[in-house]
Amino acid sequence: MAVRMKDIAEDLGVSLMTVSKALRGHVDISEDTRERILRRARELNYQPNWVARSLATRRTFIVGLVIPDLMHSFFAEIAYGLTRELAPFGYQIVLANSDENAETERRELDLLIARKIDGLVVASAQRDWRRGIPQALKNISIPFVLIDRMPSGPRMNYVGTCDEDLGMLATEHLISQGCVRLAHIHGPDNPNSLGRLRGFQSALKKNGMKSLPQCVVEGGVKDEDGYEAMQQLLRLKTPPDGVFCYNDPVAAGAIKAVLESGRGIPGDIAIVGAGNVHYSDLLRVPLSTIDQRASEIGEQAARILVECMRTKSAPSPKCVLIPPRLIIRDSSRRSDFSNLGQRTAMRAR
Amino acid sequence: MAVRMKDIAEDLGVSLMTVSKALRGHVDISEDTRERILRRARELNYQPNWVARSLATRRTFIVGLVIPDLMHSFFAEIAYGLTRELAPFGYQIVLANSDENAETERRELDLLIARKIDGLVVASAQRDWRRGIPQALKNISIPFVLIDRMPSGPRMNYVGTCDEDLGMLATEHLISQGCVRLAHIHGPDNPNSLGRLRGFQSALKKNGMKSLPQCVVEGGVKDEDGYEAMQQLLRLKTPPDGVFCYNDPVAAGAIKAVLESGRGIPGDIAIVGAGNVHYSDLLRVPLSTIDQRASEIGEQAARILVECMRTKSAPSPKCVLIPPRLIIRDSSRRSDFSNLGQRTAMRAR
DNA sequence: CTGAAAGCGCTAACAG
DNA sequence: CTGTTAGCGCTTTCAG
Repeated sequence: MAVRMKDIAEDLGVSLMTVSKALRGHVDISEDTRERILRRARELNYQPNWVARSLATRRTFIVGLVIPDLMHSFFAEIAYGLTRELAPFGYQIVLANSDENAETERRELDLLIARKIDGLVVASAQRDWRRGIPQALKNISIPFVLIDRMPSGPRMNYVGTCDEDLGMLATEHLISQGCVRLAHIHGPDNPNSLGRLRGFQSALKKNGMKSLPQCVVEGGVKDEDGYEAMQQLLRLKTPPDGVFCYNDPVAAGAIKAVLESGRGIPGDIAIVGAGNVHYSDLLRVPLSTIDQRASEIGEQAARILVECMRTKSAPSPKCVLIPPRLIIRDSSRRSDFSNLGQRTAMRAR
Repeated sequence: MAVRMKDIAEDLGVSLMTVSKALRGHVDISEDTRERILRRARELNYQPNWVARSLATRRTFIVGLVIPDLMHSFFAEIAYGLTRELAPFGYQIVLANSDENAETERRELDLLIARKIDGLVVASAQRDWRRGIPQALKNISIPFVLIDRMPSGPRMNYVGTCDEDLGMLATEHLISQGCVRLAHIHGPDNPNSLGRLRGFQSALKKNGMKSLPQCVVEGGVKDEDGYEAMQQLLRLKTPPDGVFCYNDPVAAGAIKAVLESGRGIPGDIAIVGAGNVHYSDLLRVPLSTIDQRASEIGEQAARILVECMRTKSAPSPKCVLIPPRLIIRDSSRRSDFSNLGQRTAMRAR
């Protein structure tokens, strides 16, 4: 087995306690003995047993991260931001994939809690937002921060985007580019999706535009979903000339469908996504999108968590809304027209 | 604090041991008492303390995963395959990002080992392949599986692609499509990169083609790297008409550079990447690539690990090479010519 | 400055 | 079938 403090202690003829203190840089140890202990520890390649240490100190230096879909690079980026910010403090993260399934999520959460993690970050897959999250987490005393999926319940730590603003920003951009028949491919039945839809509708209303019948179509989260949804829109007698998609993968799928139908982007149909996944710029048509700054979400969550974990008394819940940012690329840029504000002229294209 | 076995025991007037056994489904307990204990545990929402359990059993049910770049979806897919396969056994994974930096990797490894993880999966960022990996891992007794980065040293568990085959496959495909001036944008100075380069060169030799001067250019791992490298190739008096890129991101960057130069793909220049990241099909030009089946790498690694962790005696090291698979998309498909074998006719395009 | 005693919450091994 | 004894490797507390 690995070398223990006890081994070093016996080896050097001091007590176990002395070794423990010396190794942790406690002041109560003479320069001399500390030196000897440190040297011997290095020689023996001593590594403290964190399981034992955790049991005694009640701190694991582990943070749990529960996300619904590792394959979506949006969440991979969040994970990246989180590890990046947490690593300097000695935390590592244990990763759990809920697969967008509430039951799986609950099981993984229970296991994480049983592991006595110091903190938790979760993008929840719970459907029932009135009690889902609180139910699973309210009995636990560890600090946690919710990300991406905004909780509707009591005040909790949250870092994410204001989805309504996001939807508004995307839609108004399409309008500014001269689109007159707007559609929205919307995501799964979660708060984000609903928020973006609300933003879409608000923007229409605010600009005095009617929301067309069938202009909101069920999509999903993946590119296949966007592909199908767009095909559905293309089958309408008068297809839309501007589409705001739930996220970038969906938008990428939508682009594929539009091009396959022989139509041009953004000429015939302008497209805007959401998320600004890192390959957006490399897509078939460089994709205009709303940047949610995923890695920053991870970083902010990390900071809140570190703050909570350091102080005994829980600070008051923080809600950080990272302002969505419009990124205009080819999929929606109709600059010639938008500059002139000739909205109706678009039909000519 | 949370409820402990002791609490349940006192509550029910039985011994702590009885509770422990009942909870773990041990046979030595009467149906009746087991029932009572289980019910009470549920009522009190008892969760076993895994830190304590781990200290006693010497098993944590944690597997470490160390990868060089979470942002690269190739590794995200591996992580996905790993969690997917490991979750049913009750394992969770703690994720460490080495940022392609050997020193960071060593530190994270040390921490993982100190956490007494049951197993380890590493895509190592070590530069010195003769001693890097073994150095860090040889003193530990936990089972580990190396992935993606093939070790050159002694026999160890490994799951990945045969990079030489990969390079060969990509290059021969380009040749079959009528390309006559081949180039290779190669990656960082690691075994994968070198293997792919060897494959590239072998394919040239095998087909009686000379390797042109300056046909191998330094790239990197990201799309910016590919973009720059391709610009360099385009500056040659006679640029290549077929380019095999180290990986998909690099290829995506290369595509961008080619298109910006006003040239056509695959007409003027055919491109092949490697990795088949999930958005390859959605790129500006749908990207031909060599599929490495990333999630399968994760799954296979998981299986080997589970096998090792179950049996006390370490099974003999397994080396799983997942055969690379050519996926032909638009970026290299010149079917009209390749079908006729009119290699030289390509110039006409 | 050093160390002995007690315990973190659980399990292995054995005894009743 | 049930319970007792002894740790797992480390830290906290307090006495020397």
